[in-house]
Amino acid sequence: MGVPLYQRKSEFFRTLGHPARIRILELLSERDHAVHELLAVLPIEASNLSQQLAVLRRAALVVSDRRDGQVVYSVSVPEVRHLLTTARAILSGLVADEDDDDQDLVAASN
Amino acid sequence: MGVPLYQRKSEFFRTLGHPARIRILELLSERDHAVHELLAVLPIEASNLSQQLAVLRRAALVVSDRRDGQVVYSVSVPEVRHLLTTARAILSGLVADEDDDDQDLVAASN
DNA sequence: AGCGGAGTTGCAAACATCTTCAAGTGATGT
DNA sequence: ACATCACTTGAAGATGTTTGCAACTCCGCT
Repeated sequence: MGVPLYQRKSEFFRTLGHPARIRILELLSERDHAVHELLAVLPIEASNLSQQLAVLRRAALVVSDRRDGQVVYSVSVPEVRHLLTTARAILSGLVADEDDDDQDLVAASN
Repeated sequence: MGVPLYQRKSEFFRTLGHPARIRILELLSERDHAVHELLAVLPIEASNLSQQLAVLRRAALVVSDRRDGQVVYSVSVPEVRHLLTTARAILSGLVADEDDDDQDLVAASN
């Protein structure tokens, strides 16, 4: 047994703890995106975006795939979507639990 | 509309992004605990514990209640438990989704 | 009034994360 | 070969978080 689970959990939540990374995950859980597509939507610099994508990659939440001269990212852990909707439910105060999960996540998130 | 939702989400996840806070939430989701009980279990200083509890209080994830000469904390957002079990599922790789939720969280978490 | 247990707060040093700039890689078009 | 688009990497300053110490409050007890 290496790193205790509660510590791995805290690291995991920390990787979700950044506005750009949240938006990236929201966009990617809608559909795969090339980096320049994300860049067109997010108000950050290219190098910053790359850094944030690297954080998500290291945490194995997304994978990148070079196809056709561009780098396409996709979520590799679909359950993240669930985490994001639960977070929204909690923040919306009323916490009506359980899965109205299939609605348009991005539209509902801004 | 004040702070955008994706930013509130990231702040929310950041408050979960600390090993002591994770353990506190796990312990409290088992049952209410007085501060000195938490202190007996966690390997941190009293002042540090107080700071972490303050972080959780500010995020409204826990509430404190002075009863009988001691301060007792309890979780105010039961759905946090769900988040913690989902995180464990994701980290355990196999991501067998959906709720084996009612088992002993603390025993399963160390 | 004075003491000890239970918690909290303020603060500064140590530590981590974020952002930007500059430089670099790789593939594609001319 | 050169330019350009699409991205990534490294490094450094700015900013934020964590930790421990000391000082403090708020009881209840004697």
